Amino acid sequence: MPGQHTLDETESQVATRLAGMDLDFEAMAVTANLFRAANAARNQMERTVLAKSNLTWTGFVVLWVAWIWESAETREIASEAGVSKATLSGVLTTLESRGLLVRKRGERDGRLVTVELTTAGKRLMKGLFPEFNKAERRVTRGLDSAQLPAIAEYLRQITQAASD
Amino acid sequence: MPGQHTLDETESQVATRLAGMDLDFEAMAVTANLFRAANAARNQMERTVLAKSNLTWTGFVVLWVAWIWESAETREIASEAGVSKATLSGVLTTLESRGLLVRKRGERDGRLVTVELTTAGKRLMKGLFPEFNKAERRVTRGLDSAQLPAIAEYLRQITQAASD
DNA sequence: TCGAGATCGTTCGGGTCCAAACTATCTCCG
DNA sequence: CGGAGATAGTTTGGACCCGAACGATCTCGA
Repeated sequence: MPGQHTLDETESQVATRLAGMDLDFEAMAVTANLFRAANAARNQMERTVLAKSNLTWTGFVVLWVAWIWESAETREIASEAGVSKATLSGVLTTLESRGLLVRKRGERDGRLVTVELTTAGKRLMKGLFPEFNKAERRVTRGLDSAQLPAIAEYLRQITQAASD
Repeated sequence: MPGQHTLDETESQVATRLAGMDLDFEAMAVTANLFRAANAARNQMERTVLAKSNLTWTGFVVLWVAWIWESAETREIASEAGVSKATLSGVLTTLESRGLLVRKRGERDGRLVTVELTTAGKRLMKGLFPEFNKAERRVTRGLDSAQLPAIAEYLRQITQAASD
């Protein structure tokens, strides 16, 4: 759902408006399109896959991390999901109240909390993830599939550079 | 600030955990790393550039769109910024109360609202954007600069595929 | 052993974020 | 004309989002 300006028009307006300034326009184009792509993909997947299960994006990611790792500590979930521990705390409360996961206080270290999916949570992920993957396939369908691993690698480099 | 698992460990755990399922793992790697990269870059730029001006990410993007287009209609800002009109309405109220922009009711069409930066808003953007661009350069520093335009193009394709 | 400092998850306050409902305005057809 | 329907921005309610402050727990050196 494009606005009333096309992407090309926007980028050309940017170039005109900022002409003469000492800027890295190529870096700008990469980051601008990075955020546009992530946003568009997220909105698309929220609407087509997550909405029918009444899950938010973050809720889904949290469930996904706990599912993949069988059982995960909260600080790790926060890191993987890309949210602060404060945010995660609230999201966990929401998901726990819906019976999708449980918190368990660490036995050896009383400060830690680990998260485990309930049976309902596992069933939900098992049914939902293949659909989610279809949506992942859909948003990457414009790309040459031979290039996919290289593109993933470029994105890892960005994550790396932004993480210190 | 990586979690306690490295990115490699995570991807290998994913592969093990989901082995045997009929999934597109390459599409998965691209989207997963897309969100990781966007998130890491956003957090980095919020902390290093935006925080000192007490601006949120969305607030900055909204100011940026209005700045680039001199004056913009709200539905267009919402589309460019990737937020709903409901969200934009609140963000505009925040920025307006801080004296960075003004709303103007459309003269020909009384339903429309256009947004213009105040002098203070323009001054802020003029000072902030070069710094923002430095951060953009920073998060792309791990990439071969000859590849930058191609990478921007890949990301445009994802946006395209996710937009209908 | 015992307390200073580190680390963990939660709480708090204020700002996004969205869908749905709402008000105001415009369009256009009968 | 006049009103039915389309369109624009705002409000509402509930969830996310973060930094900072907090209480609980652990560690480790004197």
